[in-house]
Amino acid sequence: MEKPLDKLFDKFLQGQAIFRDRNALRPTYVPDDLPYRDEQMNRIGAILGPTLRGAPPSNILCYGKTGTGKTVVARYVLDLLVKKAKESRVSPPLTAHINCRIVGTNYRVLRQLCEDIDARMPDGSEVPFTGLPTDEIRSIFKKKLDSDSNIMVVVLDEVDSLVKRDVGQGNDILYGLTRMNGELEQSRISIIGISNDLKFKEMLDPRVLSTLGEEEVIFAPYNAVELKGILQQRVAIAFNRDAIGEEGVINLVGALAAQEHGDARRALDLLRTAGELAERSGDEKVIQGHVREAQKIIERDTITETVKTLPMQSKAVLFSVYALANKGQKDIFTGECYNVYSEIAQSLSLDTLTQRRVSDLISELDMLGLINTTVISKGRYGRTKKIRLAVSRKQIGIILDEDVRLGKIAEEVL
DNA sequence: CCTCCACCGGAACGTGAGGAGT
DNA sequence: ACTCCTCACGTTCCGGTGGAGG
Repeated sequence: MEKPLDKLFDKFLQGQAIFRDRNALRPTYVPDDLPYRDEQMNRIGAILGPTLRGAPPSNILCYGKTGTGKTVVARYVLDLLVKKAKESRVSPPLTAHINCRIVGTNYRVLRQLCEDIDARMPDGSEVPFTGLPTDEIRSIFKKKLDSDSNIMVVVLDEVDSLVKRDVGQGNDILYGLTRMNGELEQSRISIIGISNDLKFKEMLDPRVLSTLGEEEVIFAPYNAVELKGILQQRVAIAFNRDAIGEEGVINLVGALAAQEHGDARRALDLLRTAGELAERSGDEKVIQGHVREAQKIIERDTITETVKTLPMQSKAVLFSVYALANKGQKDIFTGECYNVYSEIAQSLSLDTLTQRRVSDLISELDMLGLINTTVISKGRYGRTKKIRLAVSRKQIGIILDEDVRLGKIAEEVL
């Protein structure tokens, strides 16, 4: 008697799996070849080139939306630079890659830098997790770096989050690093800042900007053709031969991701999820249906995530829109929404916010893509916002129901 | 053509939490 | 322990406005 599970497991055993190396689809993967980014690589390469002759390079700022290859290009160029230096018996630059969203404070950045130096040229002294004054660790770092004549290239990934987090302090780190060159005897630091936020420059202290922004490299979004090229390259590594069922699969993934402002990360994510779907259902090939399904799943997950992490007041507002929509109203106006919101806020014993504030919350929900709003005029009957749910009512219902407090009052309001 | 609704959205201000400096 | 800042969240106040109805 063969059970269905047996069959499924057998498939895995027989190596008929869809994937050969799914890591190739992860955002951290650095391929041997980076298509469509020659211009950026050349620019960065040209700027960093002088390191090979022991001269400190300029600082660089890289701009571009998510999934345009900023991080991977920086990694790629640096790896190559180090490799080249080693090949030609030149002392390679020290490199560090720091994700500022994760390593988000002055202290941690410096500590991370110390560790990265230690990894390359240990001098026995360890830097404790915490406990030292920031000044102290700063001078430790300087001493370590200056113990030999080094050039250190620091990649600060997502610098914008550093500056956004705490306006004064974020600038401090950058200021400190950019200025450190003047305090070092024989070593030099050069910074590659990577930012998703195109307006990042405006938030920067002008003193920092003048040194950090010496060179700027712009990363434009990939178009559908380029996305397709990237996908083909990765597919060859990540999937087993013939695992992609039809030509249309890659085109579809490319097209879907192109709609998302050319986000390659998204495209790869989509492809991976599609592959996993195929794998899970025991199919031998990935077909367009899997991609569509994957798209839905990803979309659903991000919506769920954004709704779940909404502040309570925003949830209440969203809930009021949902409640009205459930009563069969297609178009909801601010006034009605506010009335329902007031009731909900009361039964939740939340503070009832003013209409002005709620209006802002509505705008935020709009920005998050959970609702659509348009300002319209109803003539004699005033000017207002027309609100609609932008996602399926069912899904919102499910998520909001899961919220302990909202779930309880759901019945009485609906 | 004018009025006037019902809200939009900018600006200034209040408040309390949290962090840095001393 | 203390003050001083900054920031997110809200409030108050208010000028502005597209178009149905007179």
